[in-house]
Amino acid sequence: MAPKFGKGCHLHLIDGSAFIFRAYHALPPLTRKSDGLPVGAVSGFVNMLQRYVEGNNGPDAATHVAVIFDKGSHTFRNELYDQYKANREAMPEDLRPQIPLTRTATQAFNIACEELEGFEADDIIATLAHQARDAGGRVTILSSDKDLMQLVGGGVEMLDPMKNKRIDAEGVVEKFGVGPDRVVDVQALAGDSVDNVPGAPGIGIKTAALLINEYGDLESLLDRAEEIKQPKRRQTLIDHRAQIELSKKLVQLDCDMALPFGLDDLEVRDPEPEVLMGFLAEMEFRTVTKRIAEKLGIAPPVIEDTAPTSEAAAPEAMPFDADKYECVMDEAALLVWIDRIHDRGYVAVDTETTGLNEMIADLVGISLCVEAGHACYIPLTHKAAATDDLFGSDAVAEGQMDLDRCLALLKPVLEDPAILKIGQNMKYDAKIFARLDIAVAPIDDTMLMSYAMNAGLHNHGMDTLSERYLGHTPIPIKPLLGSGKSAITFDRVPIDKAVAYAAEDADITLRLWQHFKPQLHVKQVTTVYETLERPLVPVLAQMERHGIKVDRDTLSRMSNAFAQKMAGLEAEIQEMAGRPFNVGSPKQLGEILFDEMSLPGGKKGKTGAYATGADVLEDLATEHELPGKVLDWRQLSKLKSTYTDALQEHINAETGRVHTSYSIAGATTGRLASTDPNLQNIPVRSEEGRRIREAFVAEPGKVLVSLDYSQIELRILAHVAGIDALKQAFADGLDIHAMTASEMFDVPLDEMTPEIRRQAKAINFGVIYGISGFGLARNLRIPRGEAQGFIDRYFERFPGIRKYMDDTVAFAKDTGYVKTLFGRKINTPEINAKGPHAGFAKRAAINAPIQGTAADVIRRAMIRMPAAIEGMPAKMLLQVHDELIFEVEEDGANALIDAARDVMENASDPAVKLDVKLAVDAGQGANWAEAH
DNA sequence: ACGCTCACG
DNA sequence: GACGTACGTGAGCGTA
Repeated sequence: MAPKFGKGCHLHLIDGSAFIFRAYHALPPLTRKSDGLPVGAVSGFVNMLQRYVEGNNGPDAATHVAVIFDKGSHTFRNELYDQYKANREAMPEDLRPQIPLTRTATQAFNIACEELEGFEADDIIATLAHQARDAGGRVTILSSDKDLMQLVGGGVEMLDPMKNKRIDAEGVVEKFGVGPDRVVDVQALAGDSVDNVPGAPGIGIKTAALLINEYGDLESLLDRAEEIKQPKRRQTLIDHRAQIELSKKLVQLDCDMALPFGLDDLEVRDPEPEVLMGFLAEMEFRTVTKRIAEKLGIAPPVIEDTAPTSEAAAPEAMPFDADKYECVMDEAALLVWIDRIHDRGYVAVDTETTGLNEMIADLVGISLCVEAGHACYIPLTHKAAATDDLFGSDAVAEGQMDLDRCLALLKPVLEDPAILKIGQNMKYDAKIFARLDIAVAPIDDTMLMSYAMNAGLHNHGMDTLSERYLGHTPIPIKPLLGSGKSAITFDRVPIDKAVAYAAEDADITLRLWQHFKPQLHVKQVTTVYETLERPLVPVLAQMERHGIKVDRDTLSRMSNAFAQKMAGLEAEIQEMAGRPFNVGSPKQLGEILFDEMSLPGGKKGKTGAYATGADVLEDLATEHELPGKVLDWRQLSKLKSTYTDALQEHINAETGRVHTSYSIAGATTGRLASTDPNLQNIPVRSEEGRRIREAFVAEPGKVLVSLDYSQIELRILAHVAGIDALKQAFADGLDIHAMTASEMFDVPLDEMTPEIRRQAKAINFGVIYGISGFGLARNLRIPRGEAQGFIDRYFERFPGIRKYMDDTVAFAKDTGYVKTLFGRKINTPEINAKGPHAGFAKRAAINAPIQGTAADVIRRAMIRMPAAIEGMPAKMLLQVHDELIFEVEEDGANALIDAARDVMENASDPAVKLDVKLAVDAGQGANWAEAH
């Protein structure tokens, strides 16, 4: 039996959290080779412990030691002050899963590892320090945290492990200007921005120490505040007395906690070699394992090199085995899974629902996975199998957990800020859960990780990713659901089959995450993922759930009007053609025009059909009346079928609104894409089409507000290509197309004609698209030589543009990708191709950084918008590439415009300093036509 | 399933 | 010198 802690004993208290953060920030993001688990911080932590153990000898050696950790984010200090530590940044996602491993590491070293739910490490340290001091022993606190300095004195010292500097009472005076016993008084006055302790405004440590030294202690100072000579200081102390007293309570450590262990439990013990080696081998720390083995005089364990052999198409070590998936049918089984999730700190989640539209689909079951190969499916609302007929029954299948009970148990997990939820296209699952009053956070999304790394290489659906990166073809859904008329919904899928399919999705997602997470750093897109992809998910989910009100009657009336006009045109067209035919059939139309009517210019495409596009028909319109009528008919047909008819189908029965869905990883450049319905291509260019926007309305008492970036792509071009004349024109607020025309054609601005300006505008856009003589000629309907002349002249006037284009293409050829100003990578795999593809790839490479940078800018604005309009009676509804649409109470419209414009115009700050300022135009009205 | 056509930025 | 070309999307329709 060891002697009781007392005189001659020396207790070391290690501030575990400080160790972890120091380790995390000091080391590059290391991952375990076999499965990609992030372990950088664990590695650093182990090294620090090892160094500590090695150095623990001589006169200052410990007889007792413990590593103390924080546990739980809510402590008695939050009860005193809800803003305590409120401005602290969230823990980095790749650190989260490492926290439990640091506990294991401490235990592996056979060092006491202590934490108490709801208590900060500092309070445990304070209590132990006092106990040891009172027992007559020495104490050394290994930390540089100034909050612990109040404990120094009477045998208690601190040791900054990095600087290896001891801090005694004298050191504290150096730092705070007062002795350890008055440190809390100074802190109470000075406050602390890191922990969000308010203190007294305008008083820092220097002034606080001065005051405390003059008046003795905080209480005397506050009682005699009237005596202070400086008027401002006096008033501050009088006005903020309560706040100062509160601050003191926040910084004062609890030295008298009831602890479920004693000093004698903390005696220094040698590590058990097997346990320590086992842990180090499990972590696959080769170097430190070898070094410690040498110290212990034993043979190091063999650590298999299980690294994937090649980066792409590396099958994970563990094969996929559907038989290992568990079907969770009762509460006990679910609780086991919830425990596993808490132990891990992360979980892959997937939902199964009755459909693809997450505004309508109902939850059918949930899959979870915490470790490759080990996944479960929780069936919740599956229907019983058919007994008597083909259509199944409406009775629920037996053996399923109660839906509400399951959600009640999972909600705290899905909302736990300490547990990372991993998904493939999490926006979908988050929206399903949001409808069930569960706010899923924080999240990681494998689809978006792939997008950040692989945009331009392939799509980012689960099937593609699983095949490419796991070498595994997922179970197809088709055989389960069938297709066409006989298709069933997932709740009709037999539970055993559902388990194999659904659990596998979670398993795949987790493995993809393990594969991608360390790759983000390697590919240098962590910032893109963290600032432009991941934070957009909740913003879009919110917008989509809100939807925009669409007036059915307006659309219906328009549909009828279009139908009537179309019928009239159709009759005229067929009359002219001399026989009835399907006006909507390009094939039949081509035959009428070029074979039967023998009009000139009939050109057949690769499929052997005549081209009848708008440009062809426009040319023919000079020859005959019929093509013009077809153009009119086509316009109406488009408006009716794609808009006035189809939009009505998309009005949600429950909300009366239309809820689009934005794909974040669809367009290669970083742009969003809108589907089901596409609300990014609602007509505006033609007068007739624009009226469709009148059907997009605000609720009574509210207005729609539209804010759009003015010429954002040309501004970005001016910046990236460094064109001073363009920058100056934007700075002067000039008409940029007129200015280009003036520069190119030597026409003074006050003599500018619309025609010349139109040509310059076409050239400006052409430049953004990777201009070619042929393309410009076709667009402007001028001879190719003339168009080429324009382009030559343009490059003469703006040589920087040519250089930008050449440099961009050269960079793409060299690296295989191009980058936006914010670091987004767009892969250009075709750039070195020969043949006709080459031109396409070149122009795409020239365009991508410009279009992509604009896309990044508005993404940044959108991500910041919720906080900027917080408290306003306003909602962000839609994004149309360079435009954001809001719905806001009439009285709040102007304030909203001010706030939103500010966010949009400054969206590039502080990451990128643009040479050209961004300008935003705004409008408001009862409907979208008025607001735009 | 695919190409044509056309709506948007 | 010819090749075929403006960049990025999604939806509806006809045709295979």
